[in-house]
Amino acid sequence: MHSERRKIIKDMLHSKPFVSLNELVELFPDVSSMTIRRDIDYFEQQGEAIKVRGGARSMKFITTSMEEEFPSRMQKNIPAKEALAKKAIELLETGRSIFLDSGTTMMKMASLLPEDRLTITTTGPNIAIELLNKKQTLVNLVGGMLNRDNISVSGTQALRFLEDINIDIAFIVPSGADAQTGLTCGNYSECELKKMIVEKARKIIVLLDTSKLDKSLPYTFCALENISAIITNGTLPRDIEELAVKHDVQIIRA
Amino acid sequence: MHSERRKIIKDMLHSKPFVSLNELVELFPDVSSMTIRRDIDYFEQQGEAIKVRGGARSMKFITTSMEEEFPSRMQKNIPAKEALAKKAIELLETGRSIFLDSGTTMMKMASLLPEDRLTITTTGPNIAIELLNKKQTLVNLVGGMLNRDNISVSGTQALRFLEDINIDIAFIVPSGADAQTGLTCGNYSECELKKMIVEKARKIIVLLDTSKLDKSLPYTFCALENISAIITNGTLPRDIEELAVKHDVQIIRA
DNA sequence: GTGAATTTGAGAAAAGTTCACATAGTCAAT
DNA sequence: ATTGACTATGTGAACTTTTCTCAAATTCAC
Repeated sequence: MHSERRKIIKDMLHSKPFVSLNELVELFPDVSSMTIRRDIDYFEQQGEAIKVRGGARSMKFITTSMEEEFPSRMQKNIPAKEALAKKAIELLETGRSIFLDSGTTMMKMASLLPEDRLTITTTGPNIAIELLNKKQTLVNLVGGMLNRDNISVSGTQALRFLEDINIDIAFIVPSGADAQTGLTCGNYSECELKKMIVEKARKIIVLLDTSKLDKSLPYTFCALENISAIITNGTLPRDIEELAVKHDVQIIRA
Repeated sequence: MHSERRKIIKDMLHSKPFVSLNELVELFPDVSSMTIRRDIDYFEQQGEAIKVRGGARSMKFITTSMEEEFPSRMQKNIPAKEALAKKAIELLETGRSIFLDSGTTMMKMASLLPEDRLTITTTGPNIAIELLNKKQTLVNLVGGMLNRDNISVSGTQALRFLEDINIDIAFIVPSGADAQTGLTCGNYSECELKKMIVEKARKIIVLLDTSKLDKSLPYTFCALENISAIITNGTLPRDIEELAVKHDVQIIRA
């Protein structure tokens, strides 16, 4: 029967982005390469893989790596974002109610999230979908008008939606951070929404990759002194650092 | 220079799921196949394509077709669903407020939607994301608890969200349809949500592929007589058909 | 058991891919 | 105009993978 062999191949396809034909032939010495080929054909049919020269690429990895690459102009700093995301994950506690902002950094965080009992509220539909993989988390998607640029909902409906939700820890990614203007973003309704989150959450964790530093955009949603912690790669500008120390804002280096 | 050639190839990759090497070689008679290969390599680097035997598969299509295929057990009847979706699209009118249910049929419909000025409200985050490609449509995503099985939001928050929204035409896909029990689905909160949609929408269009016929699931959200039209492939069972005729429910064959 | 259907194997032919090196064109500075 | 660095492209042989077809083996239902 092929069922066991295919199950193993399927697991491999779920665990790595590429499975080579040779590797499979060695792994299953008692069937011919032709059979393995047919298995690969089968998985291609199933939409689990794509046949490429020398083996198969796992659909799972194709799609999740895509999520990063489509907004292709702005995919700078991916390793940095990943580092921030990892640090952020360390701050999670089982059973808590978490808010995840939208954006690529949060997308990364969502994909790296361990299986854990969490309630996660997010404004990013792509993030919500990513979170469906984590079987133990409860996913709460904020409703509202969807913004093309940042794949994020906002607007009055979104605000009303958030009114009834309690948040223990909110992870927020501003578009700019500056000692004078505080945390800023470029869009009015997004700003209102973030303001509300800041108000409601017990702890605010801000993820700041260096590209955001000393930038200031039209709308301020929060002063630096009101947050609980900053996660950053690189070093913060002197003035931000001083402000943080003065107001007991924890600084975490990724 | 290669820039023009690559631009053309890129457009092709955006317009169809597979571009063959031969096709490209014919299209560009003044460069060698090796050059085309290198172009393909380039697009693979860029994450726009995946090199496969004989050409390249377009990343765009891989990812959007994935959305259908992941709930892989239930991907039956895809051509049928596509036919239904096309018929449904014919019923749209510019400027209207539309509701799209979640599910694979609706996903298909979303991807086939023409560029048009519409306001679309949906319970499917994947559908909302797909709709981001249609630059002219306003996308409204219903918030709420996200259900893993059908990638759909529901729950009390979702109901409240829908309270303030006006809908001209709602496209709904039940899990079962039967003359006695009406339109049914398998999940309580999903049922409540669909009930609300049925109440609020001026016109209800139900998409019924044959796999749903004469099936009845635990929760009824609507009687057959309350809908405006049924789009179906194949033929409806006698009793459903009679009921439809009696209550002026239009029957559209895809 | 028997027959039908499915799964598998083997090997050669066909097709596609890679590689290394040669050639040609581009651009900027001299 | 010349040079040199650089990129883009072409060539053809060596190589690898894939496909194909048909026969053998296995499984399944009755």
